Amino acid sequence: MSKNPGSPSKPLTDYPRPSVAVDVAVLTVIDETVKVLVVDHPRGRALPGTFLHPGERLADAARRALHDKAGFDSVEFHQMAMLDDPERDDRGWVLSMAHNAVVPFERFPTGAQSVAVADTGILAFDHAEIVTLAVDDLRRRYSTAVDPSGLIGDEFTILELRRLYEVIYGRRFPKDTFRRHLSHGLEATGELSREGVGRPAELYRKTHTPLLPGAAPFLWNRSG
Amino acid sequence: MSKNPGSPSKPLTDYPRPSVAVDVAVLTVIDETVKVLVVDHPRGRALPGTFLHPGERLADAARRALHDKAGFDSVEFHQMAMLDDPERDDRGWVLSMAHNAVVPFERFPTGAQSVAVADTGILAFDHAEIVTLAVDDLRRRYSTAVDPSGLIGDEFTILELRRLYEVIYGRRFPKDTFRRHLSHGLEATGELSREGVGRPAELYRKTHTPLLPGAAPFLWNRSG
DNA sequence: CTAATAGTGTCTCTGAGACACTATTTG
DNA sequence: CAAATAGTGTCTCAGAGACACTATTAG
Repeated sequence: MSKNPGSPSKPLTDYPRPSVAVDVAVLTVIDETVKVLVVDHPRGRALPGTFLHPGERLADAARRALHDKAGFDSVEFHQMAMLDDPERDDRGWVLSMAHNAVVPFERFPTGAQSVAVADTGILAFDHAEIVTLAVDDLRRRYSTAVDPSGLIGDEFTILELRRLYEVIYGRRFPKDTFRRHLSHGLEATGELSREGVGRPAELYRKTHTPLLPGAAPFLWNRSG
Repeated sequence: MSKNPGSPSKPLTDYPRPSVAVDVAVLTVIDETVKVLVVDHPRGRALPGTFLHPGERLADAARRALHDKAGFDSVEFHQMAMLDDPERDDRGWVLSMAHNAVVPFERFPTGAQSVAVADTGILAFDHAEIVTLAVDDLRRRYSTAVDPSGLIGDEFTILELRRLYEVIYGRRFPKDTFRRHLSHGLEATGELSREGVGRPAELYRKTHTPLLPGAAPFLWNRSG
């Protein structure tokens, strides 16, 4: 069922077709919490979503939903899963592709609403499930690279990076092991952070060395 | 865009809707090679696929495609990705959900055709891409559990299991390390294999202890 | 006995975790 | 100086890889 390499066009079978929608879980980290963008919806707060327009790609529909419903641009999406329960929408037969995006809070539009991912029970529809998928995806991606979605700024201290990881994984990491492991993907800028009391921390930048898959088993293991 | 919890049904927007299809990469291992089931198609050999019928779930459509085009039942599917290039099918606007299944060769219907995953250049459409996704998924799943898709029989020697992993990952594993690691997920039956020359090998069964994610980093690493 | 394959003992190396130590700042 | 935070030296433990050794069969 597919691509274009010249050959006679046969008509498509004429079954009724589903509506296809996209829903987007936009995650961020703020106030030591992983949060997800929500919008108002007649049935309560919900993830932004929209129907796919003719000829549009799913990622473009996700982009449009975010632009129209939350005033939000320049976001990268990942597909997660197609929600395909025929009864999931009482307006008819609607499939929805669940997408995931991760954006630093500073780029959230002013006035955007968000809820902690621990509190997604309040979301309408099956959107709590989408958020769970998004958080799993976030953790998986952050275990194979240093901050791949750019939640932290260009230059940061290792403490700031560790706090970010602690929020994402919901557990503490030992400072010495964390430093020694993640510094494989970092380079020192030579500058020092001029904040707070105590010895100033060095600032680091991410290098573009991705960690090997499985190279960070300590992110998965027991303690904290 | 979603579920059912009582509230007035509003009409769906009346955009044109895409056709939705499924394509299935059924992988197996035979002759020391990972192969994928293919079917004849007017444009050359292709993965089995079909259009989604009204009210049907995607996994059911995948099951139906496999039944109708390859005489094949009782297969478990995973969603991989939605192929959504509007130009990917010259018959019209067709989205296709790429699915993945893994089945021991003994369960392939007689006469089923398959090609080595290294040779998917010969497949029609964008199906080589789907096979690549399927192989990646296979490897990821086999690194976190012992033969989760049951490619090997109930009882097997560690050599047989190692050969299976060597085919899947396309590299050799050291016999001692392989045994010591994977035996965490195995139990001895007490019986011995009565095949071949040399000391008979013990037979093992899988236990249902899943390995931790990241618990098999050696599957990802360098050597052979 | 030899050939062949199964399985283990053990050494080295690497990385995680723990803990204490040193280093550099502010007040 | 003390307090506070940054960063390191080093020990222990566990697992991977390498290698050689022992174990059990067929002939």
